[in-house]
Amino acid sequence: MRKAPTSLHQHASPALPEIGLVLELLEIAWERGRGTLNTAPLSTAQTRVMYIIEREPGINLSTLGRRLSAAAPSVTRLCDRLQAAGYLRRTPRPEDRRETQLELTDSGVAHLRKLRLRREQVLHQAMNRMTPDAQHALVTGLSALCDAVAEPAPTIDREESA
Amino acid sequence: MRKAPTSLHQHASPALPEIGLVLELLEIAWERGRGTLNTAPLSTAQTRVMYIIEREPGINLSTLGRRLSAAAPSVTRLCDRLQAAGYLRRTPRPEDRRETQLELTDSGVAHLRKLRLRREQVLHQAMNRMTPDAQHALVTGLSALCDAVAEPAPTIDREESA
DNA sequence: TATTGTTATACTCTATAACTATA
DNA sequence: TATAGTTATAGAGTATAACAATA
Repeated sequence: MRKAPTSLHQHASPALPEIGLVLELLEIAWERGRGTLNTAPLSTAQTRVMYIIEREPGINLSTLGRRLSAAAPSVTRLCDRLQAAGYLRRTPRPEDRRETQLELTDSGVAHLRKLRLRREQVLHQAMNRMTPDAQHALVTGLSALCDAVAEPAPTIDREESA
Repeated sequence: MRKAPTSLHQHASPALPEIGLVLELLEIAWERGRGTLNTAPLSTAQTRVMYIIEREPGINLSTLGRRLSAAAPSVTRLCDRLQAAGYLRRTPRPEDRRETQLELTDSGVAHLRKLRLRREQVLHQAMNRMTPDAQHALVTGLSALCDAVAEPAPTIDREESA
């Protein structure tokens, strides 16, 4: 480890040292599960699609695109590949045949179940190395940050002032 | 917010609700700064390269590749684009002219400074909406998790057992 | 005409394989 | 020959623009 800038403490918040590095490590630990399945590993984007469809079965491509903040053609191609992999089913919606309903296949459901198990395993391996106090602090802090971050972002005013 | 499975509490750790969602939100909040600069926004990968070179000036392409866990050609192209953007300088190392030393240009340094300011702004906007207790818990918990996750991952044994 | 989804095209990131330059 | 870096090529993710099908 080299220097530790921690240029955050001059503001109201306490020092969050190297938040970028922390996030990177968390990302890596979380994504680690994705590559360790026996089935062909899906990309991060494909995995996100799977989770969304699992949570909202029958969702159409436009809505999925909004969930992903992705453009329509990207969504089409993502689903093309998941369909080719046998994880996803497309069926036109009877009431309005312009729309396409998306559902996971049995194979897709199985894949998600295995991934979830693997990720919990990875997460618990890490958390079990923390003290109970630290575990509790993590849950409390992340939950609060999650709430704070989820708010609609109060008018990002554009000025560098530097 | 939809349901909250919290299928984690059956183990030693307390419930970390929807860790994937939490990470996603954090990622989004953190990356949000990247797109709001007046200068042309760099990609996530390019930004990572900038941070690494800033921390290790004169680093060569092989070492950079190891830091990124990326293959050599990917690193070459990343640096091609950063150089074309004027953020990066390549110079052959005198002692061994096979190697290339990488350094940020003044323009590159300025870009990183602006990005850092923007990200702190975004982060503080979020953290200022948290109670002091929650802020403290977040720092404590994340630091501990960071330490735990950074450990060499004790033998991932491959068996789905599901 | 408006909406849903697709195809066409292009750029970035990623990788493997083959190549150049230097040692 | 071994190492550092590049070029060639390919696949995935992203985007905008143009198009087809449906309403």
